[in-house]
Amino acid sequence: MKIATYNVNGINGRLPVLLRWLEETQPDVVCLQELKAPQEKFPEQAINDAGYLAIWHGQKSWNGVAILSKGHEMKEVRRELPRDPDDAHSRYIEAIVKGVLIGCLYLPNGNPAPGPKFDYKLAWFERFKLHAASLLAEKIPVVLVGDYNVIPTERDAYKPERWVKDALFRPETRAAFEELIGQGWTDAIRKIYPDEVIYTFWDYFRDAYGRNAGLRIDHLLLSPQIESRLVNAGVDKFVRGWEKSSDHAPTWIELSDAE
DNA sequence: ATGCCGTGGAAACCACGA
Repeated sequence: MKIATYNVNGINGRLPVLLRWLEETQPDVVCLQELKAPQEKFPEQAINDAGYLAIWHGQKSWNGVAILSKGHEMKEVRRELPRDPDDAHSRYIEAIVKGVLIGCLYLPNGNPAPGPKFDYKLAWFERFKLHAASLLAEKIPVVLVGDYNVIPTERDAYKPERWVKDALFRPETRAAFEELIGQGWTDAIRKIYPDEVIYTFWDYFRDAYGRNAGLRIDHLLLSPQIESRLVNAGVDKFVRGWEKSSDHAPTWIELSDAE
């Protein structure tokens, strides 16, 4: 089973690129972030015509997350994180597909930092860690995938020294990610490629993609009950070079079938 | 160190992203 995450930066503006990538790579499950579309403007028919079922939690202008499934039945579990009913951002949706619980997240950017946006990022991160811990306690196969807006280590940025005061790389952000991993999660890309420079995002300007001046901020975390099924992982970097591309590239894992 | 680009929505500019 191939599971991918893709920050599309506008589902409707990105639809031709998304459909082409689905057609060419045929992932089984896709987690999308930054739909930038209200609930009723999600292009469900085009997604269905491409062979995918979809559940989504839209929001006007910003945020928005979705899970697509190629044929496999999908059972939605929740469409927001617990513990803050006043949080109006659409940043989390969760479903079970083929016995795997899939959490699709769009963690807040947090800039400028310090400030209220950074406070919101850290508060959201704390809620996410609590939820992640409760999922681990269930001892079931879980993958938590999406745009974490976290540069985990210096290796994950083209010029890490330029990011030390940024919300994606500040000590508080990296510490929160390390604490999350410390619960028992496996960073799938780093499991397959322990030492390589791998990016999932390249800025639109200054030819960042052409210079490979990127960041690794989209992550796929595996619970212990599914970690042994990881057979491959990668980034579909070529998609970033297409016309009208998102600034992120699709990032994916391949899991063997359950025994 | 930076929003130089790109998207969406409102309004012919602005907020936001990383």
